[in-house]
Amino acid sequence: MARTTEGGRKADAARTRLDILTVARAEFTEHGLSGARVDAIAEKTRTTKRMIYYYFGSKEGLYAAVLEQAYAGIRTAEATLRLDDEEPEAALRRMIEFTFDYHDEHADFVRLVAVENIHQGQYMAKMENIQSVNADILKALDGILGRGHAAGIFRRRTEALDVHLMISGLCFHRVSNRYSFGTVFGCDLSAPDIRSRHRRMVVDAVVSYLKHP
Amino acid sequence: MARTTEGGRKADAARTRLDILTVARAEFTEHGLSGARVDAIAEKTRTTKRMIYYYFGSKEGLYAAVLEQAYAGIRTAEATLRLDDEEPEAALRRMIEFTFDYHDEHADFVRLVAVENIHQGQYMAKMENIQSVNADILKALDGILGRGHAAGIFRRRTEALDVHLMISGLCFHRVSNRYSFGTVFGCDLSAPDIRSRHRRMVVDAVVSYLKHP
DNA sequence: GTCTATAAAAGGATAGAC
DNA sequence: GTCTATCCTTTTATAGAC
Repeated sequence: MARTTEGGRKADAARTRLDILTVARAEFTEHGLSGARVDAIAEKTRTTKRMIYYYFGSKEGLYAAVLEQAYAGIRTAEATLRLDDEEPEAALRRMIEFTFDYHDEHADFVRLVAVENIHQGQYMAKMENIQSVNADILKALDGILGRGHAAGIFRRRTEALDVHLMISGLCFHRVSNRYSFGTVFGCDLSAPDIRSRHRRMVVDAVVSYLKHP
Repeated sequence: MARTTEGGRKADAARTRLDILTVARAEFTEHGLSGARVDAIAEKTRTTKRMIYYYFGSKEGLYAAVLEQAYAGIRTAEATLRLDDEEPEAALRRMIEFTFDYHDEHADFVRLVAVENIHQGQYMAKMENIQSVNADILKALDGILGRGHAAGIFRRRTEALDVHLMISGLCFHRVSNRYSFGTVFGCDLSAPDIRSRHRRMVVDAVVSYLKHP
């Protein structure tokens, strides 16, 4: 049988690993690092707890792998954006819309990053290549801002880092703080009409800031 | 001795309660709800673990009390703002600066709210008066926006809720995501020069948005 | 590579004296 | 109201067979 071949075993191993990662991601997303239970994760996989330790060494090792996978996901998505040959304002708007949509559609990524910040970012600090994760999007943003400023469209001179923080803050917060905001103000930020209203607002806010010093 | 009087005992009880709350707040802030240890909290107080259960019933009860205290803190601070008789733009700027400063100076509050959102806001959902916490600041903001729009200064028509989300997002995120942002971009968002640059940016961004539709 | 059973320790909660 | 000592469940992690 295929299972007894070298390739078959490797394929199974990869599938098992991915199965564990997927289940673990949901668990860490929902309960945080300390709140997540290895037993609960094991029960929801096709395999057993022993395998989690076999592949990832520890609960923390598993968490680190989940976090790395999540960052790889957004990096891959960002790589599909091609903004170089577009007009500066249109390119910027499209980038902001992309960031908004990605956070909106990947609440689990947002929650994982929130969890990691509760733990002082100590696990991502050990990740290799982490610096390069958002380096591309920052470079792209810097290009857009430079072209826009040269063309006289963006009259305000800014650091790409600052604008990125601004975009990120506006897109991240409405997802990460969905519950507290919803409770305090009695509204659902994920409702379609509010969502699209805020999408427009975020884009317009950044553009207004750059155009009108 | 004073300790044996009714008043003395009550004063001690209040002090003990507050001591526990203060220590617990630091612990929950640093490790989250699940990550915090009741033993660790007890060790850092003047009193013992037994007293924590005596006063707060459970770890979750203690956490809820800490959360409530934190929200009471920001409500109290916001109440000191008197913005009614100022010009709309000046009033708005002062409100944003206040929000920025409060988040900047109370990172523990920010982290607690982040923790609470990891837990789907289930503890604040049970808090009474939570709806009224930010009702005042929203009402004040609504007044400023209305006056500004009437005076033709804020040409964009907006919901106070949306503007509040915007301000909150910009002020909250740079504190809550300090670690991940710092690691990915190799910078310290709490450094004084970056801090004051961002303070100006946040204020200008909101004002630009409202003035230039 | 995968399973069952279990060790080892941590951590939430309480009993009962004073 | 406060202290010491302790229970008992939960949870991380591993041993050892196949």
